[in-house]
Amino acid sequence: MLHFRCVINIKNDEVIKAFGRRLRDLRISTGLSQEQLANEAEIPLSQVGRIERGEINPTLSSINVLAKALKVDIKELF
Amino acid sequence: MLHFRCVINIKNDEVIKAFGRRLRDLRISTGLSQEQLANEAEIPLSQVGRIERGEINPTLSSINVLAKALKVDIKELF
DNA sequence: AATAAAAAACACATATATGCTTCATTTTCG
DNA sequence: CGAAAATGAAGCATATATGTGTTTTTTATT
Repeated sequence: MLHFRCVINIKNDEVIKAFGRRLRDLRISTGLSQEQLANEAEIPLSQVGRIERGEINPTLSSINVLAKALKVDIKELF
Repeated sequence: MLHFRCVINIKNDEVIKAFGRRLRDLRISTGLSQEQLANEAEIPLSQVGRIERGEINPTLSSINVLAKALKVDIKELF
């Protein structure tokens, strides 16, 4: 018996993509690498990448720790 | 054999609670019931309640549809 | 008080965000 | 160019947000 596990994760949501772009722009303009941001926010590096690429739909708490790590108000991320 | 499934869901995160309060205030000032807001946002009524009570950590897409339903910019929810 | 409306609480299945790890690819810089 | 750093990508386990109901409690109205 063969088992397949196929996860296709394409977020069509423009809001999610826009958030990722905004996050990346802010991070780069702050001069941080993904790894540094991840450390500041205390979330996995892989998570930062997935969020920036718009692959996942981040939760409010993720958004919050990222804003804090970037030292901006949450509003600035939108 | 007895099986227990115990889910204790207490969100200590002040950001999540603050978001819930803000959402509720905006909804009430708009004169909508939870049910009306849920219909506008096309999400379950139960979800609106859980978010307002700060029981769950909403995703960006949930935040987005709620903002749209309330006809405000996402920033207004923070 | 009685009724209706609204909100809370509960249960449960499913989808998916998160956390962690490893490897591949791209970029940067000597 | 070659090495190092940065980012992308992938796999997997677990926690939890979501979706869909039902039932109970609270609030509002007459």
